[in-house]
Amino acid sequence: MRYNKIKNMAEFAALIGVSRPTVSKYFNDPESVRPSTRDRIEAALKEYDYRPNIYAINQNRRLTKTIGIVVPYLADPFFAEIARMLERRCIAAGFTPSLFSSHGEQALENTILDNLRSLKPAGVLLAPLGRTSDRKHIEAFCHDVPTILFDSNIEGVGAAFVGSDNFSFVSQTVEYLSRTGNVPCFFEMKDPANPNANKRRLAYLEIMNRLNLEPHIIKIDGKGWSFEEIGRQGALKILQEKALPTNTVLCSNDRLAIGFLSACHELGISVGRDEGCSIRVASHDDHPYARYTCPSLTTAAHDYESVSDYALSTLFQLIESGGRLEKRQETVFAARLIMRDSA
Amino acid sequence: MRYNKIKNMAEFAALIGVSRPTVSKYFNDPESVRPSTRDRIEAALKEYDYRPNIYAINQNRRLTKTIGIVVPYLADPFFAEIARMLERRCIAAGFTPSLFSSHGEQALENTILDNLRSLKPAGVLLAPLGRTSDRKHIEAFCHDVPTILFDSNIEGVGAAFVGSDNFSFVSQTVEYLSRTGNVPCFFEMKDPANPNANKRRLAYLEIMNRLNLEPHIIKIDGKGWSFEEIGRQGALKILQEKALPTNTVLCSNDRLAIGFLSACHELGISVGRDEGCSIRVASHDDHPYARYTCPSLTTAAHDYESVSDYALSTLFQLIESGGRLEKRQETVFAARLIMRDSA
DNA sequence: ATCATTTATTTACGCGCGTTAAAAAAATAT
DNA sequence: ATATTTTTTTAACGCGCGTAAATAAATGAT
Repeated sequence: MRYNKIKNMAEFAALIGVSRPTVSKYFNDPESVRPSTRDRIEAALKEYDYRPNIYAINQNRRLTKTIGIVVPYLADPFFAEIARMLERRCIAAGFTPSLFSSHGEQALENTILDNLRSLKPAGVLLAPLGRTSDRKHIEAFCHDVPTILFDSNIEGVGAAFVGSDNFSFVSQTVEYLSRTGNVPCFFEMKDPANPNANKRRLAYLEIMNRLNLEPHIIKIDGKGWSFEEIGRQGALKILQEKALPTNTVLCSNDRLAIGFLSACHELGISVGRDEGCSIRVASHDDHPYARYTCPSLTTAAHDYESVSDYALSTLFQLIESGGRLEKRQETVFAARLIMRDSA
Repeated sequence: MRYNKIKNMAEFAALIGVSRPTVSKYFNDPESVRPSTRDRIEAALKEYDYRPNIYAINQNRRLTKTIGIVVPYLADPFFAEIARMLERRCIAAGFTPSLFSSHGEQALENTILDNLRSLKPAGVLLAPLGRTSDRKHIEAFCHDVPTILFDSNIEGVGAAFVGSDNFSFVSQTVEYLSRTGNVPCFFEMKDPANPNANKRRLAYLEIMNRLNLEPHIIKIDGKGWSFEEIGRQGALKILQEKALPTNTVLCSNDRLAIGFLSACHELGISVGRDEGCSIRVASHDDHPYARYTCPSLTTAAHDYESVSDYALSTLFQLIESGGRLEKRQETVFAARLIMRDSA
């Protein structure tokens, strides 16, 4: 590295003794120039630290090498984790990921999409807020930008959807719980923002019906994204009122379960599948912290890897095919039952 | 919204009947044009959905309106939470936040900074990896880009540092623990990547010395950012060997404590300050999940609000003063003791 | 109405790069 | 060595906007 500061591509090209268009070609595809010139360029790149101005580059490209990733709530480690995997894969594929969180707010989700549009990304991976999303806004966005929905589906919106098979989650947990003990009741928020929650409830009802068991659904109050606190408050209420229909609780998701376990501990109720325990608690998602609850949480795990892999490969396919897929396809991956100590 | 698609500012200006430079002025500062023209522009903005091309804008600005936020590990809810607050404040101040996570890797931290540099951000808020950071790389970056360090300090790097007062954390927990029961031993990783960990250990030693108490430090193995698992494994080992010097454990941070509590539960060791409990556990950070551990975790809380407020206002000051502050200042905020059930 | 001041317009250039077409040079094949 | 193909160069235009200087128009005070 010398102290020379190269201010543009022309200057850089002159320094090596090649023409500017050749350098430009090199940056767009190093393979497209003769090996000997490639070597000279790369040698110079090591010596002088020149980087093309990305704003000038992107002004003249219809599409950039940026991939937008939008999640509804980044403070939820589940989304942080999946965002991490997506980012990695983007980088590996030569794209630049750009991460955004809607922080649970419709207005913010909309602004993020507006800003994203003017970033002219090659593609976008969007996990929408769900029920609280502004459907029309998202639709309009997807019309202009190649977008794959993940985690939460919105029927008919986006070029494809990649997520988890809610039925698979619930069937595994319900089947396991009823096989090894009492029949589970279903614990969930009254007005879940996430469409997966609805699908899980329906799955619960259907599976209970199939197994010829009586379903019990406990709906608790609360809104927003503080699921742990909502779960805790809801559990405290139910437990104090002794209104639990069975001694086995299946929470809609792990974050509610974390709150539930917290409430149990406060009330001195022992949770687990052991003899001395008075209640079993299971859940869905395999949240990064599910391993560390007390007791550790029996749950059904997302296939993080497959979801993120497939979402990205679908997006790349979408990008290569010029932003349109023949048919909107929905792909869901099965869950994996994780048996721990809570049930 | 009509179906007309305006492709550039000239076209938009022509449509309203003003000149392009006037429109340009408006976008740079709506107050700088006459109210009557402002109204006309704003009316047109509602009718046609024109947005200036950000790449063209930024090419001609020495500095953009972007603020880079870099955290070491976004899957840690602590950083997710502080990133959320920082993002909000950026938007409120009319800037566009751009969030990056180093995912615990030096190489990635370096690439992020390289990319960030070419984004020509107005300023950057950087929470470095810490000990594993590439000091020279960060120094070089800070030389070119107005940068405020937060959370982890690197002596002499960046225009300023804003964080929490580790001494205040430890003094409050140690003082509380020794006042209400047995003297705490200090539970930490052998080679903590985060400089705060070192400061906390030193604070522990100093405070114990002041109180004329004998210090005990337990150093556990493990590297990486899976603190919960490291804490759990370390705790399992210590507890099984019955090598705990006192019945009161002060963990260096909450994530280790989460693992510690998990291990206690597995071994059937009851934690808390109640009569029947055999051990007390406390910690530092007030991690978003500390409220939901079993038992809930007694800890010392960061002043999130103050740290993020002050970091950003310092950054704005830095930006306004053209990227240089007279003197590098370090600002730390005191902790607040949160008494819960674990100690 | 007159002059001073603020605000807007016109004109023109620059930013750094993508891109293209034609000409030149280099590599490969005959 | 000559013909053919591939790569590079030259030259030039365009992208959409920032910005500056000179001019014109609108506003406000006297």
